[in-house]
This record gives sequence, structure tokens and C-alpha cells, in this order.
Amino acid sequence: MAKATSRGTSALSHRSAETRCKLLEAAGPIFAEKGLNGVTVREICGRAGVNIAAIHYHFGDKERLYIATVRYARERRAEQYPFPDWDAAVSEAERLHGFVETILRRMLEPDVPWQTRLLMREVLRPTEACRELVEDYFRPDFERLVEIVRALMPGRPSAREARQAALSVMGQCLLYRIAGEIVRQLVSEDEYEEAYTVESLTDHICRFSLAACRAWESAQ
Amino acid sequence: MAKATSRGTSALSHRSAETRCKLLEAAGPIFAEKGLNGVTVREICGRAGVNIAAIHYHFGDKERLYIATVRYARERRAEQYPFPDWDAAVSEAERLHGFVETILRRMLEPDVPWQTRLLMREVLRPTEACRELVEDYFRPDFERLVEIVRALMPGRPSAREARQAALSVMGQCLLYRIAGEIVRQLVSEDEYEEAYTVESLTDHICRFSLAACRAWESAQ
DNA sequence: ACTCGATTCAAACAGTTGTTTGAACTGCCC
DNA sequence: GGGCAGTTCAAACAACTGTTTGAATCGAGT
Repeated sequence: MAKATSRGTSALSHRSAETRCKLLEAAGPIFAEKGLNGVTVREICGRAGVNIAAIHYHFGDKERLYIATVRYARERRAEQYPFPDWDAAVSEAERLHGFVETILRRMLEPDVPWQTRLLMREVLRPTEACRELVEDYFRPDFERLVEIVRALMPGRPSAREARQAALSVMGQCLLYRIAGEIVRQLVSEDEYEEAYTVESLTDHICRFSLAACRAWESAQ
Repeated sequence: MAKATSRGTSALSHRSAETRCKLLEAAGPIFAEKGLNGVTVREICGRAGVNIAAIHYHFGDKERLYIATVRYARERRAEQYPFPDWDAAVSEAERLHGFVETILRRMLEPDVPWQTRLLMREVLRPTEACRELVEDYFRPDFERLVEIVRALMPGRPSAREARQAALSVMGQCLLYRIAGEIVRQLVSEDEYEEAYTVESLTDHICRFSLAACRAWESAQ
């Protein structure tokens, strides 16, 4: 199966790599939108312009193509929406603002790259070995948020308290990704279009969370 | 199709209603767990103990059975986990606590009835005409939360501000339903088992949200 | 020019899906 | 008992699924 021999490493295996790539690039957006079971191999191959049997030949079966697609998405995850690289002078409040805005953009922007959407889907629907995905895709961001939040809370909050406060921030962000349609219906359509942009959502979530963090001790 | 005529309204239509009910009761838990496309009609009919063709005869097709199941779930939604019926003496903070605890129980308790699970699934995956579902299943609770939160915020918060604060509370609750597995992994397994019960989650979310609401003006 | 492994391709396969059919059964009414 | 609408049933249907096959094609090495 696509074994590069001593001789033809140039053109033949080049074609192989090209087909693999075409499959991954075609499968990515479709998997990202409809998930493993919402897609047919014929749709993937059709859009990739390759034969149906190519999936079996290059990946074994549909599920291994899916896994390879997730891995591919993670490897060359578009380095869009990177977190700001703060210097020491930036206040914690500003860092929180930057963090929330970045997270919201990653989740809500309509033209977010399919790599991100696929990883998001995978993360929200813990199926198989996506534990490592959480480890190196989600945890770094989360730990970063924990530190920001911790610095915002007066006194010496325990690590556990800081983690829970960070989860409260994440929950507020996630809501609009998960239940965006319901939110749109609960507040009116007009108000949603006007007031539920990334910018104003960022403002609200930061304002809410900042108030909560700063007033932490007093609520004890 | 199951038309009750003038004469045989007793035994025949009784059998019809019984079969319909058996189908709904059998389909409900399976739909709630795996969704419309994750279930086969054979599995449903097998568990219901009726013939495959019964679905077509009584409901038309699989999708209309699904819709009927959702409606059925809504009609006789188990009145478990009702909101406390507060009298005037109860403080707003206590109301918030009761609200959050009820929502968390509805979402996190493992033995929540299938009716609730099915409605939750429907609400989280806005497919077809679940708009009315949001209207009479979700909105009443939401409006109730808005009022609680509004009363907690100093000054005279606008309706929009109150709605957004309420959404921040909902988001915190939803996180543990949607991303419970990831949360479990992010905080350690041990900490999760110990500190992420409904009770302590309620405490944290209320503490966080209370602080945020009460400090609202000052963050302006 | 020929060989030979790598790769592609059209076609078929085997299994499952939701749906439909037409006959058989049920129980009420005349 | 005969008629008859309502209901059940086993079987088949048609469409689609992921997978496999075996021959055809390609392209570098000799």
C-alpha cells in the first residue's frame, strides 16, 4: 500500500502523495461540516476527483481516512487567529479581552478554516482517541486563561478556584457557538444581528467576568 | 390511516392507539440517545414489539415518527425537576441558586428521563421546526432567569443587559453538559469526581454570577 | 522494447437502509 | 354468517452504503 521502493521515489510516489493530499483536502471541509457518518465516500472522492477505490488504497477505509484528516488538520492547523503575544506591560484585563476575542473569533467567524472547524467538532464530540487532541490543542489555551483569571482574582485563589473561574469564561464563549440559533431566537433577530457581534460579545463577557473575578473574595 | 369511523371506536382504535404509543415509547429513548439518523426503524420496531410496516402505517415515515416523538416528549414531558415555586420572601440570590441547580440537574443527572434528553438534543441541534419547541420549552425558563438576574443587578439595567447576563449564566451551565468530557480531562479526573458535582457546580456558578451581577455598575 | 511494481479505474459485491406491497387477521355491525 | 374497515404481518423492493476485485494504465529502470 503506497510503498516507496528503491527506485521510483520521484514521480510515482509523487502521484501517490498528490492523491492522498487531494483526498484529505476534499474530505476535510465535508467532514468538518457533517461528521464521519454524514458523508459518503462517493461524495468525497467525487469532490477530490479521484476514484472511489483510492480511499481503500491509500488509507484502508473510511474511518482511517477520517482519522488521517483530523491528524492532517491538526498538523497544518492554520495559524490564523493566534493569541496576541503580550509583553509584560499589558494589563490582565486587556489579556482577558484579547483571549476572549480570539476564542470567539475562532468559534464564530463564518469563514474560519475547515481545519479549525473539524478540530472543534472533534473536541465537542469526544469519540475516540481525541484525548491527545485536547492535550495539545485545548489545554495550552486553557492554562493560559487560568493564569489570566487567577491574576485577576484578589487574594490567593487556589488553582481549583482559578480553573473553575476560567471554565465560567469558556462556558460563556461556548454558548454562542453551541446554541447560537437558540440565542438568536430568544433575543430577537434584530437585537441579535445588532448586538451579538464578536466585538460586543467580547465586551460583555469580559465585563461580566471581570466583575466576577474582582469581586471574588467578597462573595466568599 | 388509523381513521376512527363511526362504529368501531372501542377496540380497533384502541389497538391503534396502543401501537402508536408502543412505538413512541420505544423510539423515544433511542432517538434521545442516538438522534434521528443514528437509529434504524428495525431497532425501534423490534424494541416496540411491532411490525416494521407499523411506522409507515401509523406515522407515514421515519421522520414523521421522530417529529411525533418530539411532540410526545414535549406533551408529557415528565414534570420532574420543576423549578421551585418561590414565595415573595425568597431572596433573589436564593432564586438564582435554585434556578441554576435545577438547570444543572436537568442537564447532568444521569437518570434524567428520556423526554428531557430528547428535547435537549433537539434544542442543541436546531434542525427543523424546533422553533416552537424553543418558544414553549426554553423561553419560559429563560425569561424567568432574566428577571432574577435583572433584580440582582444594581441600577436599572436595560432588558438587553439583563438578557446578556442571563446568557452568561446559561453558558456556564451548558458548558458542563456539552464539554463535560473535556472538562474532566482538563481538570484532573480526581478533582472532577470530587468537585464537579451538581451541588458544587451550582455553588461556583452562583458565586461567580452573583459577583458579576452585583458589581455590574462599577464595571461600566 | 520490455519488465515490473505502483497506481488508477469501472464494475461489481455484500450489507443495510427506509419504504412498500398484498395477503392475512381482527372485531364490530348488519 | 357475511361484509368490511381497521390493523398486522412477512416478504420483497429499491436505493444507497462502504468495500473489494481484477484488469488497465503509468512510468522509471534495464
